[in-house]
Amino acid sequence: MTETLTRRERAREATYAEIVSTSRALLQEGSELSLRAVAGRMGITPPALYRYVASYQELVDLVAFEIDKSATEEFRAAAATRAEDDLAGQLICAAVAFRRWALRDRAEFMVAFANPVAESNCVRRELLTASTSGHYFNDLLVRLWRERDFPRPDLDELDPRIAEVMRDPIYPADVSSIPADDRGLLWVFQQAWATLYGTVTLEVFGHMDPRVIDSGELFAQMLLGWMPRLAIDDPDGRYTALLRSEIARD
Amino acid sequence: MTETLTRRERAREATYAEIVSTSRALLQEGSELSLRAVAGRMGITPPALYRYVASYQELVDLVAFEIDKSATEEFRAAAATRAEDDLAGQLICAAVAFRRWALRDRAEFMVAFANPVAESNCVRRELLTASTSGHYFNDLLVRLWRERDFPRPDLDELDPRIAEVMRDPIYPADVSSIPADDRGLLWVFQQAWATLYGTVTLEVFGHMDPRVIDSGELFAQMLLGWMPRLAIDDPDGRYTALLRSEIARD
DNA sequence: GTAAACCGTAAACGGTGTAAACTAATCACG
DNA sequence: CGTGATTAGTTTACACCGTTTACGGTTTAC
Repeated sequence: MTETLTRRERAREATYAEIVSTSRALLQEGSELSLRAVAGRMGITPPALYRYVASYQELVDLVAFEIDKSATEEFRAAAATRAEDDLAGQLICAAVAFRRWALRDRAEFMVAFANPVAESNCVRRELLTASTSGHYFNDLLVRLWRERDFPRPDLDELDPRIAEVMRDPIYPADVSSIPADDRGLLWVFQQAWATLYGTVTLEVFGHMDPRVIDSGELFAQMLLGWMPRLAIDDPDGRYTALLRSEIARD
Repeated sequence: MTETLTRRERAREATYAEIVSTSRALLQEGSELSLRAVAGRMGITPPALYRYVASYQELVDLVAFEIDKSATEEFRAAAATRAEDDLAGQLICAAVAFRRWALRDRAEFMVAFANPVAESNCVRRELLTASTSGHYFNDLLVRLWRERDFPRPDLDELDPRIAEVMRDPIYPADVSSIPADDRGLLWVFQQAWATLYGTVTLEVFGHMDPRVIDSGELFAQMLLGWMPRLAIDDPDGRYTALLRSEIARD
C-alpha cells in the first residue's frame, strides 16, 4: 500500500514539508508569513519557491490546509481524554480545544480560518471542501445524533435553497454516512459550526472588553446554549463542570 | 456653538477628511489600502502623510473609525423606515442592514470589524470604546428592553468576572442610562452582539457553501432564534416577514 | 520683524511579491 | 551509455510597500 515514489518525487514531497514547517515556525514566533522569509530560512532564493507554489496566496492556502489538519489532531487528542462512548464529553472537549488553540496560536488561526476565500480562488475552495476540522466536527455531531437522536429538521420544512444544499452538499464533503432523509442534520451542524466559529473569531479579533474574553464566559454560554438542542441534558451538572474546567485549562 | 478654528486648523481638518475619503475610495474599488496609494491619489508625497498619522496602522485605525461611523448612519437609516415606536422592527432592520452592508462593502467591513486589535494598540482600544455602531445597537437594545421588559440576568447570578465588567464597562462606554441593578442587560447585549458579529463575519469570510450565504438563512435563523429572548413575539408572523423581506432586499 | 511651528519634498533604506533568462543537475530512453 | 528533455535552482530586475532623515518654504505668533 505504500506509494512507490521516485527519488525526485520524494525530494519534492520533502521540500513541500519543509516549506510548510518553515512557514509555521515563522507564524509561531510572531513573524509575518512571507515568501522571502520562508525562502531565506530554507537557504534558498525566493524565486525558487515558485517551483512549488504559483503565488503567495497559494503558499498561504497550502499552509492553511496543513494548519487545519494539525489543529484537528489537537482537537481529536482533547476529545480522546473522554470515554469512547461519551460523545457529548468529546464534543465539549473538542470545542473548547478549538477555542484554546485559536487563542494560543492566533496567527495560525487567522491564516486557516480568518482569511477571506475569494470567489475566484478555486484551489482554496477545494481545500475548504476538504477541511479536516470541518469533517471532524461534522462526524462528531453525526455520531452524537445517532446516540441521542436530537431533533433535526425535515428537508421539506427548510427553505428550499437550504434543502437543495443539504441534498447535494459540497462542504463538508463526506456525508455519505447520513441517510438522505436525515440530511436536515447538516443544517443543525451548519448552524452550530457558525456559532462556534463566530464566537471564537470574535474573541481572537478582540473586538470587546478583554476581561470578557479572559473569563471565557461568552464561549461557555454559547456552548451551554447549544446543549439542549443537541439533547445533551445535564441533570447533575457534570457536563457544565467539564466545560468550565476545560475552559480554565490555560 | 460653532467651533472657531484657525485657518490652519481648518486646512488640517480638511486634509484629514481627504485622507479618509481617499482611503475609502481605494477600498471601495478593490485596491489595497496603502500609504503610498493614498498619498499618490492625493497628489502628495508619501512621507507627507506622516504629518497626519504616525504609522500605517494608525491610518487604518483612523479609517476604521470613520467607516464604523458612516456605516452606523446606514443602519440608522434602515431602522428609520419603521415607526418611531416599533423598536423590534427597527432592531431587525438595523441588524439586516449591518449584514447587507458587510456583504456589499467587504473590504470596508474587514478594516473596521475583522482587524485584530493588538493588546498594545492603545489608540485603537480607545477608538473601539467609542465604537459608534456598538453604541447604536446597545442603545437600541436598551430602548427595546424598556418597552418589552425581556428578562435580564441579575448581576449576582452571573460569573463574578462578568459582573465586574458589567458594573464597570469600558465598551460600549455610554451606559449611564442603565440603572446599576439592571446592568445584567449589558450581558444580554454582549451575547447578542457576539452572535450577530460572528454570523456576519463568517459569511463575509466565506468559509462555507456560497449557496448558504446567498440564501441568508443562516442569518435569518440566528435572528429568529434571538427574538424570543428579546420578548419579540410574532403571533401573526409580521416580524418574520419583515426580516425575510429585508434580507431579500438586494 | 523675527523666531517658531508647520507642511511639504527629495533621497534613501530595507522590506515585499513576481517575471525573465540562464545554469546545473537529474532523469528517461533509445 | 550517452543524449536529450525535464527539473531545481540562481541571478538580475522591476514595481510596489512602510519608514527615516535632512532639507525647504509658508504660515503663524509674539
